[in-house]
Order: sequence, then C-alpha cells, then structure tokens
Amino acid sequence: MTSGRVTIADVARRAGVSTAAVSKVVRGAYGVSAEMQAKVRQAIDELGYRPHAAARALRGRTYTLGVMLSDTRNPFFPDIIEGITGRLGDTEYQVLLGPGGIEPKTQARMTDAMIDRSMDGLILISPVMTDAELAAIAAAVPVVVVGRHGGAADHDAVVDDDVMGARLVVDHLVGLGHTRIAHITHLERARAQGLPHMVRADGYRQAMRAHGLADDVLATSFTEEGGFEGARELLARDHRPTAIFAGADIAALGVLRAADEAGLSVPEDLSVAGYDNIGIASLKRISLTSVDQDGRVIGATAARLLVERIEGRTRSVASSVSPTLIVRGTTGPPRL
Amino acid sequence: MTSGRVTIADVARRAGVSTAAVSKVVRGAYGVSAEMQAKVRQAIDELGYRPHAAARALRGRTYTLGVMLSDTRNPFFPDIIEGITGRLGDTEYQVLLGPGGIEPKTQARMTDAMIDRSMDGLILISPVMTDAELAAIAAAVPVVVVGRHGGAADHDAVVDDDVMGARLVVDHLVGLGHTRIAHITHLERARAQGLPHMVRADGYRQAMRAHGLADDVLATSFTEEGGFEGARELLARDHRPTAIFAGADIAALGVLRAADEAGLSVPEDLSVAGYDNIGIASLKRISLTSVDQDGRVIGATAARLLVERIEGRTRSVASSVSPTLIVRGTTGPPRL
DNA sequence: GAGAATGTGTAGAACGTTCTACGGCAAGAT
DNA sequence: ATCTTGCCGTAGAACGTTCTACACATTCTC
Repeated sequence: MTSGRVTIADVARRAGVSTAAVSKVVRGAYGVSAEMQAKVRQAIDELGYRPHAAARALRGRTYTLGVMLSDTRNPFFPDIIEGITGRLGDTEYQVLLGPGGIEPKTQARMTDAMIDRSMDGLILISPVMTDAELAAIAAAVPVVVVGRHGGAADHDAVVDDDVMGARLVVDHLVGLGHTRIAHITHLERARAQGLPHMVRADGYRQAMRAHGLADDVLATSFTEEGGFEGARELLARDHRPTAIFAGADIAALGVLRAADEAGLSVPEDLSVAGYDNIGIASLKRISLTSVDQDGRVIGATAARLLVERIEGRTRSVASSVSPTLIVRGTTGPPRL
Repeated sequence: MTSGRVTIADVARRAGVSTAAVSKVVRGAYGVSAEMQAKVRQAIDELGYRPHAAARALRGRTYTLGVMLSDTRNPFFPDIIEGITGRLGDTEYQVLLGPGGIEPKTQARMTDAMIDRSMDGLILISPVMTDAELAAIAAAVPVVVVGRHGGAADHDAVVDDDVMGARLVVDHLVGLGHTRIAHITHLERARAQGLPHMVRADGYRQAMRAHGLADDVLATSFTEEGGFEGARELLARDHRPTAIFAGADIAALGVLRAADEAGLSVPEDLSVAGYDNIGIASLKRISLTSVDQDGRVIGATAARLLVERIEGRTRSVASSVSPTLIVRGTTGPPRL
C-alpha cells in the first residue's frame, strides 16, 4: 500500500494461501494442485500482480538478458536486436541493451553494470576487450559473443562467415568476366585479432588465389572518405582495376563518388560491391551490390545459444551464419 | 564466498567496522569520520567491492535509467543515446535501453519491465500509447518523453521545434526565389496527436501563409517509395512546384529519384529539402539540404530533466530544442 | 560541573522474492 | 491398526542492501 506496488503477500492474502504457494504458482514449480492454481491465478489477475524483478534478483533469476552494444551506429545492429527480441518474444525473458561505447573502459563499465544488476546472461556485440577480460565476464555470467572470430571454451560465439561473404563477391565478379579486382579494407590500429574486416580481406585473398588471380588490397578506412581516397588511388593506376570490392558499404559509397568524379560510369567502366547491405544500398538511386549478413538470424542464434547456456549447457558452441550476395546495379560485365 | 561476489559484509569484516558504516561511506552519507572513510575505502579497493544493484533496488535507488526506444531504426536515435550517456557519463547513473517495438502492446510490456526492475527513471522516445497509459507510467516512476508534442503535468517533455524547422526550410526556399513550394507529409492512420510530421506540416503551412504563398501538402508516407510517388504526382501537374520539401530525409531520397527519372536536374529544375539530416544526407553524392535536430542536445536535455525530476523537482518542464538548417547541394534558385 | 548539543558508530528491521525443510493428510501396503 | 509413500501446502531463513533509531563520546554553554 505504501508504494502502491502489489506484492506476493497481497496475492497470498487475497487467495487465502501462503506466499510460498503463490511463488510456486508464479514460477510454475512442482507441487501445486489445480485448485490452488486457479485460486492464485485469479487473485493475480484481480490485483494485477507482477513479480518484482529486483527482488527476484536477490534469490534467483531476473529473467533479464543484457546486450552490450559497442557501436550504436552499426548499421545492422537494429536487425540483430530484432532477431534477439523476436526469438525471445514468447519467453519470459526481457532484453535490455547497454550502450558500451567504443572504448574498452566504457565497455567494461557497462558489462560490470549488467553483472551488478544480476542479469541472467549477456550478449556482447563486437566487444573490444582482451581475452582475459572476456574470460572474467564469462566466469561471472553466461556469455555469447557476436561478431568476433575465434571463440573460446567459456562462452559461445556467433559470427558472420566473412570468408564466405568475400568469396561470394569475388566469384560473382569473376563470373562477370573481371580479373583485376581490388579490395579496400580498414586500417587497424588496435592489435585485436579476428576482426571482421581482417577476415574479409583474408577471404578475398583466398578467393582470388582460388581463381588464379593476383590480389590487390588497399587499406584505408571504413568511411565514405576512406572509400573515396582508396578508389582515387586505385583508379589513378596505369592498369586500373575493373572492379572494386569495398569491405563495407559505407566505403563503397565513397568508391561510387570517386567513380563519378573520374567520369567513369558504373557498372560499365567500374563495378563496385560492398559488404553489410545497409539500408540505403537498396535505394534505387544507389542500388549497390552488397553482401547481406542477415542480422536477424545472427541475433536469433545468439539468443538461442544464450538461453541454452543459461539453462545448463556447458560445452561451448561457435556458430557461423552464412551471408548471401545481393546483386544490384553497381556490378556488371567489364567493358572490353 | 559461495557466489564469489564481494558483499558489503565482507568489506565491513575486512575494515573491522559495521555494514552500516560501509553503506554510509559508499553512499557518501553524513556522519562518517575521515579515518573511517579511509579504512573503508581501502577495504573496498582491496576486495574490489561493487554494490549489488539488485539488492539496492529493494531499499533505495538502483541508479539505473531506462530509455524506451520505439524504433531502433530511427536515424537520429544514436545521437540521442550519445547525448544521454554523455550527460550521465560522470554520474553514478547507468543507462539501459529497452527496445519497445512499434506496437503499443510491446511498448507497454517494456515499460512495465523497466518499472519491475525498479529503474529510477524512464526516458520514452516517441512512445505510442494513450495519454492515460502514459499517465499510469508517470505515476509509478519519473518520466521524460522525447519527440511527442504537447506535454502534461506529470512528466517532462523534450521536443524538436518542428514548426521552426519547417519555417527554416520555407524561408530558405523563398529566399532563393521559390514561390511554388510543395510539402510531402506522412499519412496518419492512428488517431494520435502532436506527432512530429503533423507539426512539421503545420509549420510549413504557417510559414507559407506568412510569406503570402499558397500551401500545397501531399500526404503519402515517410519511405523512399512514398517520397517517390508523391514527387511523381507533384511533378506531373501543369504548374509543377519548383521546390519540394519532404518531411523526412528518407522521403526526400525518393523525391530525388523521381526527379532523376523525370529528367529534371537538381537543384536547377527542382530544389529538394528534407528533415532529420540523416547520415547519408551529407554524402557528397547525395548532398541533401536538410533540417538538423541535434539529437545530442535533445538527449542531453532529456537526461538532465530526468535527473532533476528524480531528485525532487515536481513542476513539469517542456523543453523545445531549436533545429538548424543545413544547406547543401539540392537547393538553389529556381530556373526562370 | 551539569546539561545540551554535536558528531560518530552500530543494531536490526525492512524491501519482495525464492526455496529448503518440514508438517499434515490421504491412500495404499502390511 | 500401523507403517510407508506421495502429494500438497507452509514456515521461515536467506539474498545484499538502506536507513531509522539509538548508544556512546566528546565538546560547548552557562
């Protein structure tokens, strides 16, 4: 009455039973008669009782899963969230997102905060931290990592198959008749391993080798400007490439601008492909050929793995989601 | 020792004081000697103690603020988040985001979940719910609403000044010499009031009237396709407009495509302006004139108001953030 | 030097759950 | 009749905090 909140005791009083009985009904625990069920459920409905998650936290579960986001601007992050919430929609679990920022320090602060709030499990999206820090978190709470290649024994991992994605692009371009295909990647300052852009570049190299072609990787940055600068350099060469595969769509947009400025028409003079299939790639005015990661599947998989782990699985799982190539207007046969 | 978690009792034992004393130090409460301070702080550091938020929740604050997101795809939502977290960065508050979805039902479920987790306050971004539902939430917890015009006594509100934004666009176009300026707005199915697109349309009408010009509003939808269709209809008229102001950038992109297809060059034959200043508007290849809302300021303001309200302010505040016009390449003088 | 005022620390009762341990009862086994 | 065996329900101790009430020193005031 004080705080206006309906507690388990209010329900118990109304139904004329003990709080323990109400708790059992709420949790669906063993040892409740049908009659008791009905009585308690009715009282719950009449009073509009909802369990107080914070109080639950002190004893058992909170039914709260945390998702640590390293970068809220990540273009497919909404898809991942949708995948997670979609998967969890009909369970009792609630999802809360934690903006961790790009700094290792702020990310650590966020994961700590999530642990302090007794979340039942954590999904970390592209976390920037050492393996030791990751292990410390995984020791405290079930963890699934998304977007970081190379798993570990103490947590599950879900990644896009970036090697396959790069191969899809190369195969497509080679199939169109291209032989001089350049790749623009992101220049890494950090010493981290297994970041998606590195794996994409590796995948590109492997695929080119498989076709008996020479690879040509230029590292700038995954920004519109980075793509522009990279393309300008590539297009100024004597034997300029007939196709440019940018490791990220945002860079591919810069490549398109460079082509415009160089007076090259796309795709006749230059084919361009990106990665991530961000929203604007599908706009008719852009129509960018790109690799789609299906964030929904990634998110749904991560959610499934996390719940499994919370419910007892200890063997660790690494799941790789296959990307698909979305062919649009920026790729075509080279002009001979 | 059981759960591995360091509790306030562990700290108390280590420092040789009572748990109440440790609690005082942690909370910075009154009645602690310097000596006690030092002893306790040292013990805290040695043991790596962090207060258990869920346990705190049962008595006092959780130092957790919830942000209910109605649409994770909202283009300036990352800016708002940054504004919020930036403002709160040096406080003890932690921010958690709740993906509420676009359905009233799922949004209600999320706000309930946040209340159940004893969050200290809630920021609701463009919530879709009745005033009564909103009032019920505001009765349970301090609330700040973002992006919904027309506040109420029980919560604070932060909105973009959409009337001003629309006026900025009209003034700019009129200043360039345009007189036939059309506006594309979003067709509303819901009976909700004060939604941004309605206010923008009103602002457009007011500004046109102020210049003695006839208004011309077409309602399609805020999608690329909606902008395209709307523009096609407008451009097919006998006396076609020389400028189109779309109520959202995404629709403006559709307008640009329609202009392309109609063989009209922008801005010579047609000026185009949008609203929201989404990321791609600044890409050189698009270079869309748009109204910028400064999500950071909006977010920071919301965070400030929420903390004030949590700390005791009861009088309700409605804050209006002034937008700015970003003039780029899609607007220019009309061809005579 | 008595009483008041101030400053510092502690005991212990909440907060709303979960869950172990146990009591009572009815039905079946002996 | 007595003993098991299940089943159903309850009492009550946690969980880790906060915070009121109070005890005890010390210092101030007259």
